[in-house]
Amino acid sequence: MELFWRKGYEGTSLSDLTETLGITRPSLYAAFGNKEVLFRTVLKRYEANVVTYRRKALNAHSAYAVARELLEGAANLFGDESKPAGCLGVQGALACGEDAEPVRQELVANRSAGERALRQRLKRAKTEGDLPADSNPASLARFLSAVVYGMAVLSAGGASHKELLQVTELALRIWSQES
Amino acid sequence: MELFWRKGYEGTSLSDLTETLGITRPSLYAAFGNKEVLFRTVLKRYEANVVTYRRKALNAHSAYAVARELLEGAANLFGDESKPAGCLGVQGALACGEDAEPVRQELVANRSAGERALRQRLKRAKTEGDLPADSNPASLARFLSAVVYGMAVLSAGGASHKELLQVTELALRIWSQES
DNA sequence: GATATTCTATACTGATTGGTATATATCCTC
DNA sequence: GAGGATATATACCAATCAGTATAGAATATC
Repeated sequence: MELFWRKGYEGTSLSDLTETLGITRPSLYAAFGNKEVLFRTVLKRYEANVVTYRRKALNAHSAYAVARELLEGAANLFGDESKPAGCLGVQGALACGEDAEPVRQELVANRSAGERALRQRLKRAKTEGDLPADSNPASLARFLSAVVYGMAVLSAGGASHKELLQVTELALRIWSQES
Repeated sequence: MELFWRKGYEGTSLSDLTETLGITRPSLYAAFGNKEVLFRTVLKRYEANVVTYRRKALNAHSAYAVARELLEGAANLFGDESKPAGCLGVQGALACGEDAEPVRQELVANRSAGERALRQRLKRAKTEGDLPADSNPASLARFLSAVVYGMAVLSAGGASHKELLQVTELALRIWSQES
């Protein structure tokens, strides 16, 4: 996971994988199928075990709390120096050659699913009166997703945890007035 | 440029380049040196001829106008369907193998330079009273950069021009109160 | 119009890509 | 302890990677 996370799908070679796993090539293929299904397996694991802040955020009690948990959770993850910088779901395959196109599509679908879940949570918040009647949950979900992606890029460029938290703080100012 | 833009540095092969340029391999090397210096040349051209909105934004007369020009300019560029989706400066090499590491570093430095220029413009705005005395230009510049990068990722995932403009609109709400 | 020079085209380099065939060793079951 | 299944290790595969040597063609200079 750390290899794909740091170097992306295309940038990670089978030799990289077998060397750091201490596993021979045929063993890797017997265990995981091929490079692409290994990546998909890794992505599931990443979603389940690493991106834990999203589920936590979606379960928060207010729209503001959802946004805060999401952004701060992202800042905490991306700013964690014990882990690779950035986000596997973004830099795993943002742009790539034809061979990796299915993987790119998978990541696009993965991000879209995250945006959809957030949108639905904010829609609920609107019906519950937790967001103003003139608010746009879809737009808001997209904005929050964009800030998360933006922090991922900042992180990949070397931004610190503190710097990411400042971005979070500014993004949350949207709530200081009606939204 | 469109090849590197769409497929990234690693995802673009020399065969891709020579085929679409209608040029043979030795001609390409005679003209540009090698793949890496070609990419750097392309990046310069991209900055000069494509990312025109940044210079326009930095020359705007107020801090709010700077932010608006920057975000709307990015939305317009990323949403332009006659061009590849996303941003070369982001998806050119966000994560990659060792071979492409110098190119990744170049893009990191390139983004940092953009953030720095924006920060300095906002600092000036603060001294001119165009931003509140308790505002943080560095933080604000990083936030705006993050939103631009986030829109680039959204665009790479297929977001429309309209959707990107909605992100812009929300990000600008920070100005609706003191910032 | 001959000579020098630049440009291009074909073919090739060694290295690396993802992926496997085959053979050997280990382990589990009976 | 014999037999069968599973796992590993070595060696290999064709294809592609970035980059180049060499030879031929076009062009410019004198």
